[in-house]
Amino acid sequence: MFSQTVEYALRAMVFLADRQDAPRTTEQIARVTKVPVAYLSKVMQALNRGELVVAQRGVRGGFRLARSSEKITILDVVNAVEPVQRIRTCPLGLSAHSHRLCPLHKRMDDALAVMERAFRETTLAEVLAEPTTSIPLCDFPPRPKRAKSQAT
Amino acid sequence: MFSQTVEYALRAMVFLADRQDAPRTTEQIARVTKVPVAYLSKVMQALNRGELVVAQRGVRGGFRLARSSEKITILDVVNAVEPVQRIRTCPLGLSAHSHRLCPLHKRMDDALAVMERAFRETTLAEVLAEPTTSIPLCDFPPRPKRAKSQAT
DNA sequence: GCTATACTGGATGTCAACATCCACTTTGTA
DNA sequence: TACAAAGTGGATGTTGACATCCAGTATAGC
Repeated sequence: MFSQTVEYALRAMVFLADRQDAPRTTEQIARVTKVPVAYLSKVMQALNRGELVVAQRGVRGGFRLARSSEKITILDVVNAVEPVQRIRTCPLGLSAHSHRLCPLHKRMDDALAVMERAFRETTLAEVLAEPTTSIPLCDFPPRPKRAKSQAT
Repeated sequence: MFSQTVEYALRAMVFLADRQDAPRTTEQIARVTKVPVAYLSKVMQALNRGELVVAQRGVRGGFRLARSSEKITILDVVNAVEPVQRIRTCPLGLSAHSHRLCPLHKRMDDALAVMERAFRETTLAEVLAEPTTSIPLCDFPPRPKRAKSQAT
């Protein structure tokens, strides 16, 4: 249902959100998120074009979030790499239905709308702050972990 | 978000649900639903294997619904051609998370769950009976239209 | 200014989804 | 029984998503 690319982009963004203290290189991100590094490089370019991350070349460079993790939603990430295609016109190309979907496609679009909404309402910060589940992404190496790492 | 194959399968099933009086040939279905006939043939095979339709060879043959349209859900159709892949284990393959998804994947799976639920709760009959919208699929040729075609 | 580091963009390869074609089998009807 | 209609299964072609590689460019640090 979700493409690999979306999955990769989300992993990378969650990782960056969790480690905002310094830029992370593509290689670092790839290692932790287990994404093929060469491909991740393309994904990061897309995220950069989508203005979700900022790229810094040269020594000590890498990627950082372009804005606070509270202001980046799952939907932002998804849309940056592979925009959610809502069904706006009947896929059969019926001119008569350009503004009014048939019942079938209305249902399908409703489902997409629900998903889109759920994604729009969840920020990276929220994902990281998840109260009940303790693990941030999945296999992050133990965080620097300052003594008072509340909710980690 | 939805594959072409799912789209095709749904169109075909809605058409069959709307025309249950006699078997419909692959060619008939293809013409109305605007699906490539050769490919539709494969899709119909999948629906047949999924026991959603019954195939009848020979003269006057074709496909019919395997059971009443009230008993076939959108989800049944989707699952017949391309099962919804819920996220049950962490895609990163972390053994520690086999039963407990990390927050990110939990959210993604939640979204899938919502969609799955919506699909499970909608039958083909309901799609066809849609009260407010008058058009069955999109480009069905004018139905035989018996005067009192009560919800079929 | 040099150099090592790290992102960028383009060319290329691989594979699964989408799509087509055709020989074969089944079956209703004359 | 013969034939035409219609689904079946397998081989094959096409295309886009996924993935890799590398030459080029920008930049921090010396």
